[in-house]
Amino acid sequence: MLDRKFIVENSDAVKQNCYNRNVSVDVDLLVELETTRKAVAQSVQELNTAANAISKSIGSAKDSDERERLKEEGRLLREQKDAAQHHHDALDAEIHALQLHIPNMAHPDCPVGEDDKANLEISTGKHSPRKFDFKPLDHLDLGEKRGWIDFEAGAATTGNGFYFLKGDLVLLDLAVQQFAVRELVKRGFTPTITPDLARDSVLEGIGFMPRGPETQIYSIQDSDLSLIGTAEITLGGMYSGKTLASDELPIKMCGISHCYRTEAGAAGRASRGLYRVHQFTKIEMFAFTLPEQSDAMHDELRQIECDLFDAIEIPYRVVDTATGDLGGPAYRKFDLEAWMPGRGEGGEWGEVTSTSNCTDYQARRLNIRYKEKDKKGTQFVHTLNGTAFALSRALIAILENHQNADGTVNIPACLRPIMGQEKM
RNA sequence: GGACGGAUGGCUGAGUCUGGUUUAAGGCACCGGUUUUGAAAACCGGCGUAGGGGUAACUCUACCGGGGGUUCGAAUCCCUCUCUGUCCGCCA
Repeated sequence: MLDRKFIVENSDAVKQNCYNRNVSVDVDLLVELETTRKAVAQSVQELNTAANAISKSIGSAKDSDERERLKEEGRLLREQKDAAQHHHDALDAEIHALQLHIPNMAHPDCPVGEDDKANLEISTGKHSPRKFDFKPLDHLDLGEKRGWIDFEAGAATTGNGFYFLKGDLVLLDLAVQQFAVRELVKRGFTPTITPDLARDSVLEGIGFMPRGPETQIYSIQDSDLSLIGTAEITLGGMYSGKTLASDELPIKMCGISHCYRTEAGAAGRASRGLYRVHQFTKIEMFAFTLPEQSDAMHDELRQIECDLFDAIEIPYRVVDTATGDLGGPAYRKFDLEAWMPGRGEGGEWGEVTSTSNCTDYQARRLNIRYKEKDKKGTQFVHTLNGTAFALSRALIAILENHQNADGTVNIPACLRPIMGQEKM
């Protein structure tokens, strides 16, 4: 969420940003309501000051008549104060509701455009798409043929979009996780296994809308808990309400969790197999930084994603996400799109990771601050997140790129020591 | 799951029974000053967060785990939730 004062003082820029990001919010109304709210807050304060003074004088009233008279006066003032307070709270709630819909400001270098067609390719990986001398299978055909993936049993036990992984594919899945965690630990990330459920208030703080008509979130009946869609939720929530010392920053964490998404309305050939599923495992990078560190941290996260996909020998391209395709909290977002030879007719790029700099947008809602030593006051930290590996999609890339004509799959060199085999 | 405690500023810790000179005592830590060759000690002063008003000095409001209630007035009384401690039960 953006700062109200910022919105009021920069309403034109905020409106332009909403337009660029395809979000319609009545910014003028917010500015007007906020101006009124401040005036009402002022009068609440003044009434309270007067009432406090009366209350204080009652203790030293000289007789009971005097006391009763003052009590009545105090009662009246409190009633007026309560009325003003109600007015204020109603305005505040209305402003807050508008504020939640205003997206973060976008980085000045973000490509401006309506949707993902305006995304800008900025680099490619070390490996180029491979020329096959046979027709490559898509991961689902390959996985079913080899007995690695079973959607039928998943549908029977749980529902459409759920799956069982079996055999060597499980070993590969675990090896990818293990590899990612080791690499991230080397680079100063604290490995963290998080809960797979979180309070709705935490989901909202990160920018998710649980329990709405268009929600992508599974929620637990008769509780305020939901299944997380990403460890970003729990890692951010972990520090909710905290004030950090500036010299603790940056904090880098590597979250390991399952992710659950309803994926309402998504279907079709492009989301076949493991590409779009209701449950997957993700190794997630998350960082809290000082404001001046966040751009550099964003570059670092993007570079790590590149290094990881180079390591598993997958061709990819990096795109700078256009304004219209950014989520609400993101100031800037880079996606890695891996080459998936089995996707579409003859191969397509498919999103495998994304890294966002959310600046202070999430921190303001979650109330995560930092304090500089010997300085008065606190400021909001910046938060960033990035996918190391989303299992399921990383598995698609490995299966499809490293498959052989006989249905076997070569294990990328970096995973062989962990898996203990070169082929599966 | 049961019983009984507890949660107060950066830390420690009084205040809660009995609501009102308490602007939340005292101590520790920290910062500035005096003193000293330097340091320690001593002494003096400062020492929270957020929001509002003011060019500023300054000032007002809210905050004693969260939320609600009683009252003119709540750290203090009542309800509720969360966390935590001890004991009991159950358990991989």
